[in-house]
Amino acid sequence: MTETTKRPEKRVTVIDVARAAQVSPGTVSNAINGKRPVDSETRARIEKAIATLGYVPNMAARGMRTGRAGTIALFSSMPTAVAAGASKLGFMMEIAASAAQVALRRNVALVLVPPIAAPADALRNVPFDGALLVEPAEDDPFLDLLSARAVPVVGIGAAPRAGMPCIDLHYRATAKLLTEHLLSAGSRSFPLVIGTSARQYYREFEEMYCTILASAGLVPRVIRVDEAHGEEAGAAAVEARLAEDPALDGVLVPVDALATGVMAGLRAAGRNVPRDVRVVTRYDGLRARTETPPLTAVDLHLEEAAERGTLALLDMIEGAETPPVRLLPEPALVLRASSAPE
Amino acid sequence: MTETTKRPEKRVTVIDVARAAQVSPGTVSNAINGKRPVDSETRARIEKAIATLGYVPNMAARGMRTGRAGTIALFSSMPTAVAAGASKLGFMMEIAASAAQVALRRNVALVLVPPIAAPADALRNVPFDGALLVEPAEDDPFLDLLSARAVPVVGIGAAPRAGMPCIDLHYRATAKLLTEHLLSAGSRSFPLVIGTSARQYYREFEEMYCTILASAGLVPRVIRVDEAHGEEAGAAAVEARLAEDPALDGVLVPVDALATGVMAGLRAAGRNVPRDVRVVTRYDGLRARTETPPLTAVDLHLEEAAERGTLALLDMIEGAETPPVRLLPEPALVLRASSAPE
DNA sequence: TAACGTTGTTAAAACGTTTTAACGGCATCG
DNA sequence: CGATGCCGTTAAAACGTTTTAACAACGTTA
Repeated sequence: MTETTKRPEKRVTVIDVARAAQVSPGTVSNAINGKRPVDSETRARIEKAIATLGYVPNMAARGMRTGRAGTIALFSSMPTAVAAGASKLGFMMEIAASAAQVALRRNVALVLVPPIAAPADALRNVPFDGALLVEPAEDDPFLDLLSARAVPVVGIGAAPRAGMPCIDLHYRATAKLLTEHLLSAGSRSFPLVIGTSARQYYREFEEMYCTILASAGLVPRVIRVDEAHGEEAGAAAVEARLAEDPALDGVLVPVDALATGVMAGLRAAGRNVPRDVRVVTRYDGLRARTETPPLTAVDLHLEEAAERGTLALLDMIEGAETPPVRLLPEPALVLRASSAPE
Repeated sequence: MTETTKRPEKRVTVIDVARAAQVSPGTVSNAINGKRPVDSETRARIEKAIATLGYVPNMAARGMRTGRAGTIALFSSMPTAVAAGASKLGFMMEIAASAAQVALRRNVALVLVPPIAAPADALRNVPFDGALLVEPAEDDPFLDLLSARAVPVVGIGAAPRAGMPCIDLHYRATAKLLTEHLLSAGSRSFPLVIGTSARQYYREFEEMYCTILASAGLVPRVIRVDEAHGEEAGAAAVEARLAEDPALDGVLVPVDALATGVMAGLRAAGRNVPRDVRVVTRYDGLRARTETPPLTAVDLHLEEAAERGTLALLDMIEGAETPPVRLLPEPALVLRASSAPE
């Protein structure tokens, strides 16, 4: 009765196949991997032996010889308070889904490394030939760990360090899109709410926002909120701002977890969105879409970003020096009720 | 200038560490893995050597010796037309996010194997010690491939084969919940729309639905739709049904991709939801939440299911005969506008 | 005091594959 | 006709780790 759960006596190896097919192990390897020509009649014998014996190559042994793990890893170091919760790592998982499919088509599996308390331990025990890094911060703990492993890395977002290949998520263009949208929707006093950590993302948003507001003759106001505190921090920030500036008529809050916080804060303060205050965010995920009213957001072409990033990484792993990273299409506004014109 | 991208000359091995610390490779191994006691002074020397040399253990070599890949795989064989698109593998990815975190905490990485054209190829090249199978069909192609690999497997949904450990997603209870909800909301003529493939899921839904309707003195009607055709099939099915039964006042359509199709079909036929027709679905994902109106769905406790499944699988990999799989909490209705009482 | 278990260490074996160097045979090119 | 190159194959080496068997030294138990 324990037959089904019992471990197999002995693993079938390439040696067993070779014996059954009356060839040497090397020939079996060549037949499987096609590195060198094998007589078609011999190949047929080998394939038959593989089938009847139920041979499955041992990936570890292969990997040891070839130096390839056969996997790439997807990392995200977003603070869990932002990444988890309602959207359940939405941003990362959207990338993961596409990346996994693309990689699998090239016979590489994707391993998922969500934010975790002990990144070093994680890294030490996860086998991978290359890494995809989702919106890395400049002081990202994964950066050092990855460079210690000397594997190719591709960022998705903006390069935190010079020389790191990266799929550009067009932070500037996105910031411009959202800021100009709020302006053209009629908002005149709207702060930018961003996180406190050191990210290219925040810096470029801030820069673009300030530039546009200044040239429109408006006063930019940047509110920094610790992302680790999640929604509540967003709510508190907007409530405090409302106290200072009752004329506030818009909020540009790119981080979606903070955006839902801002919405809650506005509700608590009795403001109607979009009538009194218009709110826009960046990532068009579950949070933005299921907020009431749903939030205007941006189509970042994440799927395409994931595909290109994955292909670039695979090329690098295979030795390409300069992966051909073409630009993504420009980000596009996804207009929703939270900033609908009156 | 190509310094940064250049491959390292030579990998640092346990032998280098041993030499630097003036011990044997075996002792280094023991220091790292703690299998056998190592003198604290010796251990300090070894750790110093590891740090200065930047040693990173070679997972492939370790795996070859220990027989562990250090990963588990998450498979889903849902037809892509159902799984992809708007929800972007939502169901699977929700499980993946939780499973990845749980596994990582036990130093195991999760590899993602989304539905793909050639499952056999995928399997052959993906290293893993065990598998999580999301709602496997009875004729699931992964089942044979996995049993050929002789690794532990845990299903999430219902066991397609006797003896396979499984986290029960409570198909019957879910079907009961939704059917009784429609009844108590006032619907009297509502078909069940399910897919054509052979799934426990469909069978149990059908059975429960028919039983309840019969005992309520109503006529059950089951509509089978090829899931591979996605939303359009759902729309076509409901339009055809409306032609036969203009008094239709509800639809129970557990597959979310078909549910959005049904919604489109109802819109096309000029029916108002929920006034004329109430619609309910099962998976409370992006599709259900962003439909207009949002769809009543079920909280399946997927996160918890993923965690338990992962832990059970890890226990099995480590040799536990009978993984302690406790039951999930009962599914709970998530009431939304698509079936709101009048 | 003898037997025994524990600690700390090592040399050598083992894991299963791919790659290397080599070989004979055969065709092609000068 | 000799040199060259490709085809098909093999034996042996190599990949980097963990495990095994063994040993010395030391306490503890009988």
